[in-house]
Amino acid sequence: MEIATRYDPKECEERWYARWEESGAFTARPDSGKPPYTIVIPPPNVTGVLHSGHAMFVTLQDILVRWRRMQGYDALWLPGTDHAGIATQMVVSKELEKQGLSRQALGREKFIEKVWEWRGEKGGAILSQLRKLGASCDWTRTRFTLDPPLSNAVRTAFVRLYEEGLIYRGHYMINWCPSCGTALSDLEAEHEEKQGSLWHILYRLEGGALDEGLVVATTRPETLLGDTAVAVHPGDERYKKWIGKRVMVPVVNRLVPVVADQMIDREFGTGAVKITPAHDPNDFEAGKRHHLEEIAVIGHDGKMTSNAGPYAGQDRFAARKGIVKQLESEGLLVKIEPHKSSVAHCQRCHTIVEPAISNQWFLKIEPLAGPAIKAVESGEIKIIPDHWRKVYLNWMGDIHDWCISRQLWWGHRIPAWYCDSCGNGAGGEDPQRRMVSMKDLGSCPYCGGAVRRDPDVLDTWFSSQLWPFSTMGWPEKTADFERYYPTAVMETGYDILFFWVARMIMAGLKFTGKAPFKEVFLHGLVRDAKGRKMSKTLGNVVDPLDLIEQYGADAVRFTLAILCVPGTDVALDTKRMEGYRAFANKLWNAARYVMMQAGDREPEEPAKDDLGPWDLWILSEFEKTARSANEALEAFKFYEAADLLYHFTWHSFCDWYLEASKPAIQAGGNRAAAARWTLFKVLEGTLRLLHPIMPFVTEELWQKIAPRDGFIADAAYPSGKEGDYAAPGHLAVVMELVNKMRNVRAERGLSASAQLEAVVVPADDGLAKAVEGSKDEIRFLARLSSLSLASSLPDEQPWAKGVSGGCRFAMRAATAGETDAGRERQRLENDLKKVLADHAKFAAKLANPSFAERAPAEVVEKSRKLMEEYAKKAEDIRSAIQSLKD
RNA sequence: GGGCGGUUAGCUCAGCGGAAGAGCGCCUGCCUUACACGCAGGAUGCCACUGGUUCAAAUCCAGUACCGCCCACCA
Repeated sequence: MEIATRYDPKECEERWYARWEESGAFTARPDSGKPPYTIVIPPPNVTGVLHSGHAMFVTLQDILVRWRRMQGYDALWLPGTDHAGIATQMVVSKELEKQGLSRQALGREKFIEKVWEWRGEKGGAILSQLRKLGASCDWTRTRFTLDPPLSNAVRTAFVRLYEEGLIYRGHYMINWCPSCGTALSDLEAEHEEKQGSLWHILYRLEGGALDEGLVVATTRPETLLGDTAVAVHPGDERYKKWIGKRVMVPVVNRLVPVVADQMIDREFGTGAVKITPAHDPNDFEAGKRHHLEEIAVIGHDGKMTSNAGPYAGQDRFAARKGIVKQLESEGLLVKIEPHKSSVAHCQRCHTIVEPAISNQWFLKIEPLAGPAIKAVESGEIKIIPDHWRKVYLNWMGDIHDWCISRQLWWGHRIPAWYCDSCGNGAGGEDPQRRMVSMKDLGSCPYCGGAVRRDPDVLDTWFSSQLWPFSTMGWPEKTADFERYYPTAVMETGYDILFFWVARMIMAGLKFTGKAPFKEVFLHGLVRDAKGRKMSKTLGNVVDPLDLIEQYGADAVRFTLAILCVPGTDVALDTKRMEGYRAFANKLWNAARYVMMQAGDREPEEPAKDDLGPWDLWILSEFEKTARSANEALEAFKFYEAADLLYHFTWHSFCDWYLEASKPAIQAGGNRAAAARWTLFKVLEGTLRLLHPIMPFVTEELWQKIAPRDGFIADAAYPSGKEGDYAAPGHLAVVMELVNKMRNVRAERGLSASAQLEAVVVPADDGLAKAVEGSKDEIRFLARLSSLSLASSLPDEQPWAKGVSGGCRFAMRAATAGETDAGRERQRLENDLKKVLADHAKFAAKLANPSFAERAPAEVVEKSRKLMEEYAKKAEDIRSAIQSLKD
């Protein structure tokens, strides 16, 4: 059969994916009789386009799922998308603006219609992009967070939490994004350290002299318009006499009390702090303690309110400038100090977040956090790598209530109503009179009056936290829920540990009574080749689709897998990807060679006695590799599994075995038959071992090398546990001998085609047998025209001498040829030096009496052996040098 | 302020108590009939620093110095 010398990924990827999907190879089968293995996908945003983060999780999860499927599990990898409240609303709003439409002008209903339209058109894009990577998802079970059953789950969860008093509505200070026009959770407000200023401002004493007053320090002078007190520490001697007096807030000239409060840090600034209960979380609390008025001077649009006097209507930052200027001109600005402080920004639009007081819905976290902490502490849920466990516990131990309401239109609308006639409603005057309901309310159940539904929607993550079971049909006890929940593994990036993973654990325990997964594996973030974060401004963003186009999906996957070291971010280097594209090609060509030898079907199994030392060696190496690969995957060491398989395939199988098989095949007869079978057997097994990482090329080759009914995707994953083959003794020595002979050749600049004669002197009978048994292979691998065994090295020149573990040898060019005795001696002497140094190291170790006494016997034994080996080697080299002199 | 990491070959990183490793890059030869996306060979390291524990430390402990990340209501 003729096949190309190069592997062409494009040619086969789409073809195989379509066949897998059509045949239902990825569909979970509850009736299969196999044990279930479940992973739910971290649902990408419907607005999303594939980025390297997706490529990472798809690769890792697909490796796990394919591996388990091959191991005989009924594997379910459940895909889906997230409605992604703010993100989607922003994207669609922008699209509409391009068409000259505005969200406001459309109105809520029309706008939501548009979003659904938009998601109908583009929402599937991301899922087909996952297919390009080879994702073996069960597409028959695809879910969307706004599907009716999932929305029902959200509503059920909300109503239950509300009825238990864990969800409450209240008037508190929250993070407000003036640009998105909504409240945010603490996690969605990202803090950034920025160089700013600390303004020292004089607040004059009531009835005092012009320069008499308190100097306060602030980073936000524009908020002084809303000041309702100045606070000092009760123990601060400097200010004791001021407590209870009144000072004048500049610009608005309001008299406010000086209060004493423990929260004040005497060391910071001047030790006197202006209190703005409406615009600072600390001041908000202080305001409650001291019963201060809350005067909002910055509105939800980021502009100054009517309370801001002359600054009303100005942007908050323009107002800051204006106020500083005014203070300066009035002589109230004492000094400006440079000051670093962290400023919160909106995760979505990066606008500076404004602390604001507003009516919002909150989820009481503490009662949920307790069990979630316990689940991880007890090991019921294992977090890998381990250091994230500490991070998780640290965060959970100090978690605050979660603001779950958003002033958006796209999302799950909060199921709460208000009655204008009797004033009842959720969290209203009479807390007993609840108006949060599973069924939509048409009128007030208490007075029959007209009701309004709460306009807010829920934070996207509220539905995300239910994902592992809402996707299975919860709260209904569906067959899928019973069988596939809890899931096996939650695999995702560490950046959403708090956003998602922690909340899923809390919700899972709360609603299902079970941890939603047994293991959490957190992978690193994909960065550029230099380890920098990918960003549009840096221009270092790589598009996985481009990479697939350029290198093939298998190379992309292999690269991500081998770079995935737990606990480390991934520096994605396309240079490496080139290397793994070459690897796919290597595999391709190895298969080509095997097919050239074995035809296109499985050769007949030879009698065990016919297997030669090289056959046995590669077969045992294969089993060893299979065992290690399984162990590595078990421990989520993707890099180790990939690395192992790479080395086995390239170096053990291709570099050594494939070459060594050539003389055997040439010899014909039983030897050739054994080699042909071994070639086929090991290649076939290697394809299965590699399949989870490189699904496409392995399927293509697996189908090519022999007629097949099923897919490799359904074939058994080699466990290597059979232990049928043991590596023959002394083959390592033979390999070293070949290596040393090649050294001699390279040093002399002899071309590969220059045939050399060689004489080998093995140290003992065992070695002699081994060399004798691999004579053809040694001759071929070292390119010798003849090889003979002798009991001593030839004396006469121009033989080049060499030493390998256990064997001395001599070589010379069959056709005339000279040896450079000087160079050769140099080489031998260098070798000797190294060997002596190694010998000395172990000799010293063994000479230490406490070593023999305290070290475990096997370590001592090994050291002794090594020392003896070095001693012998040194002796061999010396004699070679000697013979050179003669 | 609290927490978590990192410092090993020119670069990106494995190894985490018993002979210093990989990939890429570099140097020397090779179109050897599977593959030049290839073959063979080679060079390269006070394993950040300082102490300690141990028969034995890149590996464990403590401290120091840089680098990075996360959390947090220091005005």
